[in-house]
Amino acid sequence: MSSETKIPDATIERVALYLRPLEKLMEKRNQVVSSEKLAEMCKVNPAQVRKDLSFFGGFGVRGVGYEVHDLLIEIKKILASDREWRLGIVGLDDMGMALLYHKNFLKRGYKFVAAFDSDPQKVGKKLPIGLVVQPVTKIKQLVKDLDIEIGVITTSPSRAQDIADIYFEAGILAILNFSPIQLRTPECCLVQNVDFTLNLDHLAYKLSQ
Amino acid sequence: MSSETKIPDATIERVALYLRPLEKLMEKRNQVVSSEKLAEMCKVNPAQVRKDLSFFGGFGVRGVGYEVHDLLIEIKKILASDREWRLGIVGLDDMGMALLYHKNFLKRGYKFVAAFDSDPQKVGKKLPIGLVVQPVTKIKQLVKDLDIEIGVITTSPSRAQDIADIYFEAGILAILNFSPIQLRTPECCLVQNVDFTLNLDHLAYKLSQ
DNA sequence: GCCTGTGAATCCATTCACAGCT
DNA sequence: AGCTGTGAATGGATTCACAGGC
Repeated sequence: MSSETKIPDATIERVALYLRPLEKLMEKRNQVVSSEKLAEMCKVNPAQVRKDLSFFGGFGVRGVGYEVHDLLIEIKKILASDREWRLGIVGLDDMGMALLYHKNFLKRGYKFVAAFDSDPQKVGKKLPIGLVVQPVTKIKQLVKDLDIEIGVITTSPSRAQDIADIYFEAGILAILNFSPIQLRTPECCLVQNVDFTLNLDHLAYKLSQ
Repeated sequence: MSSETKIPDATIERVALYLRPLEKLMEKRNQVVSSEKLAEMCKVNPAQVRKDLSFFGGFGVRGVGYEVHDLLIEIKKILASDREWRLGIVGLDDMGMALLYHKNFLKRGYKFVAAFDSDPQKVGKKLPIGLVVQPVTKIKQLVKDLDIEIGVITTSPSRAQDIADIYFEAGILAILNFSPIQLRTPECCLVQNVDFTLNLDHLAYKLSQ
């Protein structure tokens, strides 16, 4: 099978998950991996792995498995993570800073090219990663000048919606939102929410069972 | 309907989501909310809200809606988030620190009662929130002494599995894992993974479509 | 013999539509 | 009249099971 058969969201999510174990296998100089091995590494069902991968065309070999290197390249191509993505971030409290300094982002091709804060105390400060804190009033201009494609929001909840609006006006079509509110954005503007307390709620619920 | 009809995971996840808008409605002194209103605030389907809530027994009133206050209390009881949960954290780099200082946790009843790091430079340091950094060698003891119920992991990926093992040995049955690896734990030990780069991967994929 | 690729079967989740209560 | 609670219908996602190629 191949191309334009609408890919399920769940598949996309898992395929991204497969990347990390594949990289590990590369490091270990494993040439080939079976759906069973990969499934075990990701805690999913082997048939699931095969079905997921078959959405993008059969790059396995029957009786053998999948070429680790090729599969890695293919998946990166599929996810468009074979290139650099440019991020902006608004809200430079502890969480914002931690994200800026987090090496994993860069390792996976996500590069912060601008950092904004509304606090005049912070604006103008030099950050160790080579950025200068910008005022929020410059978002619109810098999104354009610096080709920012994804906007991260780490402000307080009360400011988050405003920032989302500004991002959208500036042309941003994808937002990673760390504030615990539901942003209202036009359909075309994608939002991914991150809220650790929801994860904790889930753990607490299960523990209490 | 009521009690021991196994509740779907998806429902638990959404019910936790309902909490935040409900609190907002409380602040705004709204006494009553309809499934439609709540659904709109959470970007879900109204029938979904009703079905979710009906799993726990009918606390709505036909023709009227749900009592905001009662619903809030009920949901908190269901999720066991009507009490304090005690957390430990291992790995005090930027991300670990940001979590420690994050006010949302405490606001929702999640309290860090111990912070560990393997770096001797960090051990012994006083943190503004009133904790002293402990060596990882003390995890086992302090989990018991301090009644820690949930273990957070913010170490480098290479250390994460070891910490998970230590947590489990110490009696921890729920782990919030920020390192981008799949932890191997016994069935009885729950793990929730948080990996922002997966969220970014998803956004990147959709943007590139 | 072994492991992929995939229809068929199953399982789960979401949505519809309306009966039932206030 | 209005909004909940819920069976029935639909739609997805997961898993099974095996045919097909190496």
